[in-house]
Amino acid sequence: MGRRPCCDKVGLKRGTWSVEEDQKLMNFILSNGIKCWRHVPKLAGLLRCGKSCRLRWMNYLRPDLKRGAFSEAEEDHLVELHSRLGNRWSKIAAFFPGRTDNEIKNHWNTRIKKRLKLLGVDPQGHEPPIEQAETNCDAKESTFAAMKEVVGNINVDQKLLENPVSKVETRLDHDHSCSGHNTSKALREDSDAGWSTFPSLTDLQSDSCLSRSMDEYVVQESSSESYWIDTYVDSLLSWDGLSFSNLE
DNA sequence: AAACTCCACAACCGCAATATG
DNA sequence: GCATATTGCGGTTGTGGAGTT
Repeated sequence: MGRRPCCDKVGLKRGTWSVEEDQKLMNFILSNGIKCWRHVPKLAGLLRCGKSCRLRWMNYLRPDLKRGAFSEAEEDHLVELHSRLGNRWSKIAAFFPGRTDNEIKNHWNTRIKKRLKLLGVDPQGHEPPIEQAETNCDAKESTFAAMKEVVGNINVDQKLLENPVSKVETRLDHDHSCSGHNTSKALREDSDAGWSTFPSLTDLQSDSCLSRSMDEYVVQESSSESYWIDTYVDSLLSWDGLSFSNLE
């Protein structure tokens, strides 16, 4: 038994949207709002399936969309977020008001991924070149120790071990054991945990960021605190202290 | 100028998650 | 609790324009 199609595709138009179709969809949604995507094409007089209408609206017609090239700061931020969130484009897109997950995914796949490969960095695991990883590891150990001291007596490893229900993965053990630089799994289970105040890679390069109160970035839960320390250290050491754009 | 290649972006597909009855 | 409908997501493919031969 095959899967039921999302809609009856017989007689439906596919492919690139025409200006007329865009106008119909735009007018309909602006005057009626979105209640049920399945009914939208019929009510708007379109020979498209609801799914197609939704996609067109979300990725192209929405009035709040910010179009145009990505700035260097946005690219830095994207690399930073991808290192933590992996290919969770919708989560990443949430950090870029006006950008769509599709747009971000395309940008990553067509540009950033290539450039990272050229630099010898694994775009999935964000592994730096081997020699760089080794250098980073030593620096990371000492920076991590310093960060711990600044933040206070947070017994990070112990807390994570004592808290098996913590949503944050116990990255500290393996991430600080010179085994690599994989940050992509870090937020698999905790991607929404209030990272809007986390500094971007660009921010991290500025003194103003480093001089901010530590409390500003430390979030409620103890596990989050430990997570913050780790990602902060990661960020400080990422790319050997250079921004993505500088590496070009 | 035509043919070809490359690239960026738009759109589609299938699956998973969530909502609804 | 289950079945079905709907929505959302991520991977992949298709398309059209720009650049090159």
